[in-house]
Amino acid sequence: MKPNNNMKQNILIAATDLITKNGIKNTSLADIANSVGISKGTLYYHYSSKDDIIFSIADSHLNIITDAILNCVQNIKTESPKDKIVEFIINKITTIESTGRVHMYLICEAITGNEPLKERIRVKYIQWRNTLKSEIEKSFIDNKESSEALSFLLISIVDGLVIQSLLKTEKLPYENIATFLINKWY
Amino acid sequence: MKPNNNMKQNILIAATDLITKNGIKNTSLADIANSVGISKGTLYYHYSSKDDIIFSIADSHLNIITDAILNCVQNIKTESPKDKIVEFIINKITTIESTGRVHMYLICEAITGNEPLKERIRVKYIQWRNTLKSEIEKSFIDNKESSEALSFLLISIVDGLVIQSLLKTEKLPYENIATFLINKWY
Amino acid sequence: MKPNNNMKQNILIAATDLITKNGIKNTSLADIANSVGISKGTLYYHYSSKDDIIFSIADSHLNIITDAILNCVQNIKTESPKDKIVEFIINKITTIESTGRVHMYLICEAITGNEPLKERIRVKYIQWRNTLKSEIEKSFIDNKESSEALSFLLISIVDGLVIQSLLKTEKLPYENIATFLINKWY
Amino acid sequence: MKPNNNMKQNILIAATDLITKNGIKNTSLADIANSVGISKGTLYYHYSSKDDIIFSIADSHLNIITDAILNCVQNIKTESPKDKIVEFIINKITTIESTGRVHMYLICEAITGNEPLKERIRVKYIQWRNTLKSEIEKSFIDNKESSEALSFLLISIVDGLVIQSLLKTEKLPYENIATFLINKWY
DNA sequence: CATGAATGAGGGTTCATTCAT
DNA sequence: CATGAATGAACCCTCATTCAT
Repeated sequence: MKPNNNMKQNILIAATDLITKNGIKNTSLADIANSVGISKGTLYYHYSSKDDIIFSIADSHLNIITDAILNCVQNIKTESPKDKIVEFIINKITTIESTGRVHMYLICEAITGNEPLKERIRVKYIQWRNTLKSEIEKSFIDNKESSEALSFLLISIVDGLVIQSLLKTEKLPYENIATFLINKWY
Repeated sequence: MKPNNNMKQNILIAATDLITKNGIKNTSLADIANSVGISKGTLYYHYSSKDDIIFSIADSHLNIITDAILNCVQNIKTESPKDKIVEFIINKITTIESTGRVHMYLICEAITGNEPLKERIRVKYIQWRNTLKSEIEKSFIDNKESSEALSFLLISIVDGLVIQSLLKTEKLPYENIATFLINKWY
Repeated sequence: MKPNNNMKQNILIAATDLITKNGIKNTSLADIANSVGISKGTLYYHYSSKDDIIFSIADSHLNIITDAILNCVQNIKTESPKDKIVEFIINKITTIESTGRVHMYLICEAITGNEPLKERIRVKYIQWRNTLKSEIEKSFIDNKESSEALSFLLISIVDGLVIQSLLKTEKLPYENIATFLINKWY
Repeated sequence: MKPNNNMKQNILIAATDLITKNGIKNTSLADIANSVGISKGTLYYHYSSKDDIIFSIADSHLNIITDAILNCVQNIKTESPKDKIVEFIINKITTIESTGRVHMYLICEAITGNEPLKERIRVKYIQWRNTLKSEIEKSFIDNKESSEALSFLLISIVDGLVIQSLLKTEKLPYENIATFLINKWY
């Protein structure tokens, strides 16, 4: 509503868009400013550095995932728990074009020397895994070692399938994968 | 044997080393030349461009993985198949510091606009998955849909665990994960 | 008295403080506005440009020195003149941290292309030297050439010792210098 | 003779020239490259940073002064010592347009946050003063306190007169100043 | 074979200044 | 009076690439 937030939002949207298309290292501040239709100086009025923009994108992105996981976990109580988690995984991957790319680019940036970003992501991963683990324990696996292992595996599967999706290796057989997971993981 | 190959090898090793440490975008040709102890001009005598070097690293790296998978598959015949595959996965991840980083950096580069690299990797991923799938079918799953799903999942799990390892989220409980996979995947 | 003057004074004080710490070129208008707790726009309401602020600082600073010199000269009449002048010199230098830095920074700025500032300072230097010279003539040196030479020398000594002090070459032996000057300059 | 040194020398000369005219902060690398007739990239091939260039200028400049002082001191043995030192001072100042400006600009830069430069200059100042002091002791002042005080004063006078010269306050009466110093400082 | 030298396009960043509200 | 927002020129620096020798 306020004109203030508008411009910051515009920049964030344009930056996210460009980075989604070309990656972080291939997106210059000039590109972003250009895309928004402002000068580089204006960009620096709203964000103090390129990292600042990246962090902002990361925070927004990481929160979206956190919300999705929490939402997924809450629904579990009323329905068949396994199905819900698998559904979440598949859902997550099929929306790759919009969020999966950003996710991978942020991880690339993080493990390539951007330590503050790495720390941010690290914290979230731990949080996500713990959320999943305690839900798994409560719902359908009564074994600490197993629930922990599964929590690591679930997150790995999402990230791994995203990579394969982005590489466009082949059309992923979501249905088969979902069925397999549901049947085998008890 | 010829000094030519020696120098090309030296460059490749130094480049791989630097890229493993700092990532592709953070490794300049000057860094590589410097590390080898030659001039940038000489570097260009052996490789026609930075991409040329990256392709070379990628080829070498992808072949190593292919060999490992083939090796893994051959051993399956004589031993308990599940154990062998799981062992491979865990092995792959515990050697992350040396090959996992390069793997992720190459994937990052590939999905960030380096189309020729992406194509190279894509081809290998398909090959790897097909190898795994046909082995799974032969050995312990008599169902096309399931074996396909599992082949996608196995590759995902490796990549996904590599990511978590690189993010240093937490110490990965390899033993638990291995046990869980072996027990649940029948 | 009016709130106007208050704000102008506040800006001046903050600007002087920052410039004393970091130098003119390393002090931005944003820094000053920030330090005062106002916006850059407001800063421009009170001062028309960065140079305007610098001139204001310079005027204030130059007046302080002028007053000190006049004060020094007036006291001479009643006391031993040499002692008084030497005392002034030493005094001037021992307060370097607060005023000496600004003095040097202003001179740097002046001789680096800021012509209006240079002119302002030039005028003051001439005035100071003339004041000293006529006082020297009246008090203890009955020779035009000598008194003129000494007036140049006195000012040089102050500036030169300030430089050595700012460079923190070594602890300046003020006592020895004072004694030497008093004993030799008759 | 070698083309190597030629370009480095050319850059150094052009940079010194520009900085002498406009000061360090007002001389951009683009200006220097432009003046030499090369690209900015070439500039960075020969010098690793702007500071690198500044240090080079500083080293060259400081060495010139050191040589002059040593030369001055050596001549003292055969001639009237006071005259020689005074002559040196006056000489130093009358050549201001070429070296005095650079001297002041380097000092400005040093005391405005360029710590490595400050340290370089600091070391030289101490060395210069010690050289002067021990010479004074040997030649014409048999008193440790006095010789030390005088060494500080001599250096101050040079720097101080350089400032007045650069401010173009008035034409400096070199003859009178020289006469005064020689007559009074015994 | 190998190199030193040169390049130019582009990167992120800073900052004095302007102006509508 | 005061401000937030916007600007654009300039700054230092990086780097893949080229080429004469």
